[in-house]
Amino acid sequence: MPTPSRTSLDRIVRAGRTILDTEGLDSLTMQRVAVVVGVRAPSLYKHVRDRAELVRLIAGDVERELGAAMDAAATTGDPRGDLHAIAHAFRAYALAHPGAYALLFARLPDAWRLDPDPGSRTFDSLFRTVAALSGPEHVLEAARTVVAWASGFVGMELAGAFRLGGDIDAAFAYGVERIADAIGTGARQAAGPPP
Amino acid sequence: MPTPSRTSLDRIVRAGRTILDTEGLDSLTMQRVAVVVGVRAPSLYKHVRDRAELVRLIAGDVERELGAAMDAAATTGDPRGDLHAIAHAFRAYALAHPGAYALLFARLPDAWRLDPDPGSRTFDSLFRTVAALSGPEHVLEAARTVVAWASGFVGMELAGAFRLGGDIDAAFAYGVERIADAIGTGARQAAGPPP
DNA sequence: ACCTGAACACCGTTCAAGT
DNA sequence: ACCTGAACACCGTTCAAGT
Repeated sequence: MPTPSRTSLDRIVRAGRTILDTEGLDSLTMQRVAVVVGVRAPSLYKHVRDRAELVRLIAGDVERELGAAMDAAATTGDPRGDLHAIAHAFRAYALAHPGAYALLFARLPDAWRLDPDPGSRTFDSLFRTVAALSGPEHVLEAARTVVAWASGFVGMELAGAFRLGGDIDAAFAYGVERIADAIGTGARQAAGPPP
Repeated sequence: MPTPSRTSLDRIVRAGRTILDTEGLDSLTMQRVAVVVGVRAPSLYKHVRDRAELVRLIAGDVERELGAAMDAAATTGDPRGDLHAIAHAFRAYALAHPGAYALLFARLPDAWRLDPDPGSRTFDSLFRTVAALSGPEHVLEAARTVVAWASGFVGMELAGAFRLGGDIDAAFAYGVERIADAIGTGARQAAGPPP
């Protein structure tokens, strides 16, 4: 007689996510997940191909969460205000869920990487906001400049790389303003005729 | 009779660095290092406290190398040209030595982190160049904006996070120009009286 | 159909024993 | 003083055997 499942993919992914958030990626082992869901490690392989697939499933959830947090922030009605709000939401998410955040922006083994999803809407509100500031021509470059700066800032903050002290919150606020100026300026220069 | 050392700290660090560059951090194990230097893994503990210390020693070398590469690039005589050259040298180093680069800018276990070194001159030429563009008042914030952007850009590139295609070299060049505008603009605004 | 213990090939690290 | 094999506590993963 077939035995009913004692666990499920959903419970496994949620258990993994909890361990990731509380103890970090190194502690997210098959054995720890197995203990949480109440089976032995080998049983997990009936639900998930291997550890890399589990990490990818969790990363997908994280990507949707981060996207929703940024969407929810972009409500000031003013592009510059929205950019500030989105950047702030991005940083707040990363600081609140550093382990989860690392799944999206840290360099991980190729097998752990999220499959490129052309339908991903993660950065939609950011793209719209950037387009309003930069004009349509250089949206992609401008958006990449914003995301590169924000992810670099947060990455250094999480890595403890700001070793010269100073006010980190103020440095972030300074950065948003300068970046907002920059992508606006860049668009105006690019749109005009060459001198 | 005391046995003379069959290996040395220097050879161990160099072996570790070679493995890191060719196969990545995950392959930098005590056992692999031991094979390269020609002893058994337990013998390494006579020269190095643990794996974390070995990683920190390698990270120190890497930091000096990266600093030297940026110093060597800052020779155009023009601050804006120097900024471009330093940013390019930073990216080139990271792409050529992704494993080594990750030791400085990836989120790693605390024990692997380089001790803060107040005497570190790694970013000296960048600071001088940024100061020439931003004025003295906001050098720290401006330099952090540059490093955050550059490390974020390179981190996303190495992580395969630029999933929308496009010309990555062009996006980097676009970014340097916008950032150079940004920190100059910011300094002028900050220096003037409030409106 | 699912779960299990046992096994295999790895880790980092400690330690008593050899030279 | 240095190096060694053996041991311990972990990994991920496979697989035959149980229900």
